[in-house]
Amino acid sequence: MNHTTRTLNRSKQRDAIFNYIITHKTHPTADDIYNDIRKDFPNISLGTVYRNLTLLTELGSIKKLSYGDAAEHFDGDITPHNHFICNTCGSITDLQMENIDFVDEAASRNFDGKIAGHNIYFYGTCPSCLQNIHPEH
Amino acid sequence: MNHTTRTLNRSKQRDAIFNYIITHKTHPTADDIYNDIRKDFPNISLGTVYRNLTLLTELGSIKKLSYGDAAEHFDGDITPHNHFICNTCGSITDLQMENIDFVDEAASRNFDGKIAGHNIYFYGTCPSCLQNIHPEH
DNA sequence: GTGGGTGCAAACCGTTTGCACACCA
DNA sequence: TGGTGTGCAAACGGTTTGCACCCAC
Repeated sequence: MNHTTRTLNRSKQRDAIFNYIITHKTHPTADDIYNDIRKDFPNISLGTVYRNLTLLTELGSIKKLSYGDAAEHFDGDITPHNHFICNTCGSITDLQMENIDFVDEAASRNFDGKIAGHNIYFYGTCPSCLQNIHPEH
Repeated sequence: MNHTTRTLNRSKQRDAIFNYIITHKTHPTADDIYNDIRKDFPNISLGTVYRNLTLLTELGSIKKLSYGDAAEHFDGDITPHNHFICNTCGSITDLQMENIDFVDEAASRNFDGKIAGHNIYFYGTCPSCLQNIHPEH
């Protein structure tokens, strides 16, 4: 892979990986994807999963989430949204919020550089863990 | 370290690590700290650095930053603030913004769980990299 | 003397990569 | 047939951990 144009062939493995990510809302890790997809592709290798995740991320087809967990998570929803991470169970929830461009504006008032975007990771206790702590509803 | 109370002794190494972090605004990694602090403690080990960084983080004396870089970064400023990461040079800048509690409020309007806080990572091009791209000022 | 802290080295774990082979245009 | 993709395994880099020793209380 160099600077010149480069043809991109399709592959069943890449299609399956991409399809897995966009049809699961679980923000899976490479290992999650590998273990699930192995049911359909028994010989697929973890290296192939990683190579395709990197490629799909570079193409902008998926997004990578890094928030402190040891492993990277991947998101098939590339529309602007934010994420909530439960401190108790570790689940990741999409947060569809109203437009919050004012966050970038607020930041730019104190910063001379060029702000291209942001990632917000909210954390706390998710609804089902709250329920377990206080079962009386 | 179990659930019962546990006495915490002081150590020169831990003091030095903590002092390094609060006197440097560079958001250093464990390795950064290790390499610098070795000038004063030639025999200190990386394991000790990691153990104390984990301990100080658990005590709430410092904060850990995870945003996608391979390594964790540490911040001696535990007051609420956000961070800007330059896509070009990788530098990390503190963003002291006006009160942005409205971000949590906006999130909570779409979420039934308990939001305890957030981390915002802004990204883009920092002032000095902008200057290098467009040297005419 | 007891238990917390350290240095050292090995292990660990997520990720990347070199290589030979397979496959598609 | 040339170049792209894959499977496999080794390597890599950041982090954790087991262990013997040391030191503060």
